[in-house]
Amino acid sequence: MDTTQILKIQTELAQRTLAQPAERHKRLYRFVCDEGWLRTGLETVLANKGSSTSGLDGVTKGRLDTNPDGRSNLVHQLHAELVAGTYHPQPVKRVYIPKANGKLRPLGIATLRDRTVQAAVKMVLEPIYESVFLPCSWGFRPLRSTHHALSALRRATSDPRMGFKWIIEGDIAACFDEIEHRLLRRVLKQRIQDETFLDLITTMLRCGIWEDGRVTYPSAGTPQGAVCSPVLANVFLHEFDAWYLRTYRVRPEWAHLAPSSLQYRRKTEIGGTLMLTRYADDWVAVWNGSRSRAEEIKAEIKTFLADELHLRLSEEKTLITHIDDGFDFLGYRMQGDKRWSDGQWCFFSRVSERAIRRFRDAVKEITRYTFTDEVAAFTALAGLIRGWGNYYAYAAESRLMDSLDGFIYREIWSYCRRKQRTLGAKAVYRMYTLPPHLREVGYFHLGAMMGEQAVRIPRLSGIPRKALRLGYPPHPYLGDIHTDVLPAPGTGDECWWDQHVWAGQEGDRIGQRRLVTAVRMRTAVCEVCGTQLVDEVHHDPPWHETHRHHPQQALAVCVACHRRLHGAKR
DNA sequence: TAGAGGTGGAC
RNA sequence: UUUGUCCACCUCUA
Repeated sequence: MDTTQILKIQTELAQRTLAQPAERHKRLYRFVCDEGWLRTGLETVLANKGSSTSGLDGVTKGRLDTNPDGRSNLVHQLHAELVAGTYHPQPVKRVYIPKANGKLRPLGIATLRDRTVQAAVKMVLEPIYESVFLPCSWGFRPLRSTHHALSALRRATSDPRMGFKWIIEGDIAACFDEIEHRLLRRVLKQRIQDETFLDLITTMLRCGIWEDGRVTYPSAGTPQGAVCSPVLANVFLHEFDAWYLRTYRVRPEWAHLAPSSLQYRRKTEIGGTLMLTRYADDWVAVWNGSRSRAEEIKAEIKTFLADELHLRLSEEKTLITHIDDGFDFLGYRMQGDKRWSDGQWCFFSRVSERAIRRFRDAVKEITRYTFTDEVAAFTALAGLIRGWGNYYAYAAESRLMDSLDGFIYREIWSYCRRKQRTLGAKAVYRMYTLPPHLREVGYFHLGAMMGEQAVRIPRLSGIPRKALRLGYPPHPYLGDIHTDVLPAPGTGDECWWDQHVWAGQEGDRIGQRRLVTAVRMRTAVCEVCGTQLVDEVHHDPPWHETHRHHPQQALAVCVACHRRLHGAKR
């Protein structure tokens, strides 16, 4: 399968979108029909663990692979149907899953064949819209994480020159379910001129929902669970970003102004600077003007969303707070405080109350049942601690981690005591304490033995704290080349918008993986033999010697050539 | 060092 | 009991 060709086309789509913003893409449908694209889409769908659950036709990955030609047959069939125009997505299976806040989330589970087509559609949409989206959009996008969003927000709010005072926390009610298909199509039309392709998206959106034997056809909502739903939601909500950009950041009539006078203009004509950070339907805007003006802005946002996008702002969840009171975003609590060392005012990232409560509940849930065997319970606990602790490694909360470790220890101990009711405390302690030579720093000394192997439970305090200072991600389809999404780089918080001014500090591994992406996007064909596909990146000097990377010094090579290069050196 | 599989977390 | 992105970890292969 020729993924090289696909990557090349995706890069072209991205480049063309950047170079010709006014031009609309034509003849996109042929890519979705292409057997190579469909095959790649199928492989990504099958790589997900969701491929073992079926849609309405009952086909799973296992069922598909009972026939050695199952995958090829499916791709052939989809190709034929798409070309003939007879392809119709089947209704999705309605399933409700509990959300973190206790409410239910409706999912629409499509069949594997429909997911394959959706994946192919996403492969077309993503390169185009990665060139369109603004830097304030962080949700559901490649190379961007919640931590990137928090980092950007922290960076802006802790800039004393900007003097941000007010926080408008926003939440768009039932966002995914209320996106109107007609409006979404109109938005897509701004960049895409291919009725067949748009029709395909519309039929995908309008495919029926099967529930209790009845099928309904909605006129709004992107089915949660569809491969391309996240990118479609972003395409739709980009209109919000774009409106924000032209009404609060750079008004069209200011386009000729130097960046330094922009801030002055904003101050006199708008009343201050508003900085938006959006993660899917969850957003935060920081404002350095007056409180009453903040109220007006909130109302303006509300009317824009209602009038232009037909979306509601949930009134009880949309609050205006002072920056000193802090605010919750993406599971973190952002709060300004005096720094302990020098008394300087500084912005800190902490763990939100809700996240702490949820973690404690999860620990209790694992240790509640004593009929589970201790190896299973301890491995589950280890996974929870590692995963949760890792997500909150960017919180400045050493004290909290210590106290949670104490809580976890008490829970484990009470679990052990309850499990061995007949034994005394000393006997239980002996039973669940790892032998000294198997204890490790950063782990509890309580644990279990599975044969020779010790099942250890990591301590939250053993996970190193990380600085919330992440660099700006590159364009995923263009690598590290300069992407002029915005009119001009500027001063103050404008720097934040300029992707190249942002001097970020990242973990080694992140930087390394970025390099792989950048180099891969550059060629996608082995730079040594020129024939085979790139699978590896060769460093000269080696990565472990310098720990620095320069895309110019790295070679994209295939496995065989990589081995040859290493062999020649030794 | 790179791939494949799996586990956990955030939204 | 699903989708997408991201992060971390573990195992295996060379």
